[in-house]
Amino acid sequence: MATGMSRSKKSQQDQKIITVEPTQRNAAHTRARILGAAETEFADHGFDGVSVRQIALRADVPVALINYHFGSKEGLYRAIFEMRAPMIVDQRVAGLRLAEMEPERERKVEMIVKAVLVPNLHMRSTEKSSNYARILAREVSDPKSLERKVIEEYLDPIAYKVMDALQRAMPDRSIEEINWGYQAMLGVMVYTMADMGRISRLSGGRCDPEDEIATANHLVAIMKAALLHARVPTPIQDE
Amino acid sequence: MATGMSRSKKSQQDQKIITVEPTQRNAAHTRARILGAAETEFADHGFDGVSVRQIALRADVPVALINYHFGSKEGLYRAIFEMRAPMIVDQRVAGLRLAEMEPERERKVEMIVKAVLVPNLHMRSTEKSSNYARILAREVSDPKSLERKVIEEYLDPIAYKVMDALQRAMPDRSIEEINWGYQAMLGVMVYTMADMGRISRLSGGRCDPEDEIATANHLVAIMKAALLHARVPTPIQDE
DNA sequence: GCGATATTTGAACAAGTTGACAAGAGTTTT
DNA sequence: AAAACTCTTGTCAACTTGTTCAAATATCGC
Repeated sequence: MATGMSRSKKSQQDQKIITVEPTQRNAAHTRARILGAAETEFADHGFDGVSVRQIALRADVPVALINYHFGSKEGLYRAIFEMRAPMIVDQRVAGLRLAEMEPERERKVEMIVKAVLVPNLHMRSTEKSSNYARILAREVSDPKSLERKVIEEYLDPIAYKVMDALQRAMPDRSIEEINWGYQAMLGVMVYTMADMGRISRLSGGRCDPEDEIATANHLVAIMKAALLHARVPTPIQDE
Repeated sequence: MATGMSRSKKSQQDQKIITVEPTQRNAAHTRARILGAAETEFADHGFDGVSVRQIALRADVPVALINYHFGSKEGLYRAIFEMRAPMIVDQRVAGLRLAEMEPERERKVEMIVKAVLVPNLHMRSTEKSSNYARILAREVSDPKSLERKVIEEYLDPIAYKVMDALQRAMPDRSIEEINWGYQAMLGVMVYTMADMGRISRLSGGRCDPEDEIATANHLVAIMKAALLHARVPTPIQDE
């Protein structure tokens, strides 16, 4: 754990002799450090906005190590999702399980909304994983994500579960209403997660996504109201 | 206008003599063609995902022309916003003006929602400018947009106008509620505009952002309900 | 027609890109 | 201790990046 400021080799001359900590060997630790650096860089600049060199520089490892451990730049990118996605999926599933037990309709919908929003909003305000939140937000608006298939692979299953829960909570709604409701929820969440200060700027500092509690309160209220009270004018035509 | 398939110089041998249309000169036309190509490419791959050469190739002009006309890659990018932004801002302003005249509260909120959503949703389904919709969606989730200041410059003013209108329509709401409501509206809109098929995929084809009318009906209903019925549990603490 | 100006062109630039390699260093197994 | 293994390293070649340049060509005012 306490391996913070060793491996300062490039910054000093060629005094290979003194090596207080002789270039520690620990593949898992190295992988983790690269992943951490990659998360930060990808979040800040996007997949195409960073070079593996920048990531290697931040992780303080030679470039070649990235290809050794992750195969390619995209391999590294996918590894981030493999690491983080289960975390929030599990939290949502757990939240849905709780909602399932709630008998009262309004309360049930609110719990479903919370099950979806809260894990991500919490992640966004957690320093360690806030970067992943921004990567995720970017990924959904990136056409290349289709090629990468990373959203489809990791996030589609939980999406179906959420919509099933919504449908059971509100059986009177059409499939279209359920779907658009879910998409709206995602949109609000993703937009908030990706925010880089515009919300705070526009509100004169009154609204701050960093304030996890207040943000969750507002967004949950908004989406609960949206799901419970929205009816489309003409749900007639189907095909 | 009918300058489609001339300038085929590279694809053929060095028969400079025949030049049916001897390399037409028209700065405005050239600029427009570069802008069009850039819009498509930026929408598909993002600012960092495209090279100026790809854009030049699509526009079928030499690379150097891009720098000549737009100064730099970023200059070209900004030129897209300078061309498109006024278009949708004007539409929103007009919509707000109509809403202002409506006396009834619920109807007024609905008209404000429509004033915000409809211009963009329409743009998204218009082939010519659907690319700009995707660029816009990407820009709001790109941290570099802060450097570029393009959102702030072109879109913040209209945001304030919308929030003012909302506040006047619902004077009982707190500033936080108005702000989060507006942000939610934007989030839903942007997410839908940026969609690359996930909505259709998840809904089994039942929801399609290309279907402008149905999409607008659902999203307007959702945001109208959200704005009219959402109340935060604890709007007590302020500072 | 002539000259000034605006536009277009291909080539070149320096800087940075990715992925690959052989060789080295550390750890584990024999 | 020696061999086999995993992990690390600096360097390399091939290529792309955004931008600039001088020269060529077209357009317009006179």
